[in-house]
Amino acid sequence: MSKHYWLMKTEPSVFSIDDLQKQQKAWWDSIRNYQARNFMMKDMQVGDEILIYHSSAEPPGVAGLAKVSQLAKPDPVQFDKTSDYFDPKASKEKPIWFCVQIEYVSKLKNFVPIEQLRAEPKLKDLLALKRGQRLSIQPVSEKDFNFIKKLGG
DNA sequence: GCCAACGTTGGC
DNA sequence: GCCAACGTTGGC
Repeated sequence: MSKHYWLMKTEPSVFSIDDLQKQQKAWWDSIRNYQARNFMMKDMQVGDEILIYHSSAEPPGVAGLAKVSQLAKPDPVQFDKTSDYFDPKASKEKPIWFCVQIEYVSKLKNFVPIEQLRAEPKLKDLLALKRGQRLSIQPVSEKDFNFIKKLGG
């Protein structure tokens, strides 16, 4: 199967590209949206490339690159009663939420703010720029991925 | 802090 | 299965 490309949002005050660089690998847990879960469960393959997007940041934008390093497994946080992301409906036998592991690739030399993305006619189809688009994991076309990578230096 | 847009929940 | 109410996201 061919490689897929993704954009994954994270709030840098919670988990930033620098955090990922420090720990190199991270399970992308606590995702509680079915569409985002389905992308991780059904579509992500080891080696898929990822744009790490800083949301609710000043400014928001694409901060770095990562790749999928492990296929989806049940998200352990759904079983953790002390977590905000605990899900009482989930059980070990019937987990509801899944997460993939991602691996740090690089920090963009030049952070690409959303303003710059919006200014590029070539990126008119980028989902992240559509109004009301809140999905925290989004597919990106190979063209757009490479173009944004180039913008980042 | 505002608020539009969207996803989810729950009563019926 | 509809849909109003509610909660959340995330740019501004």
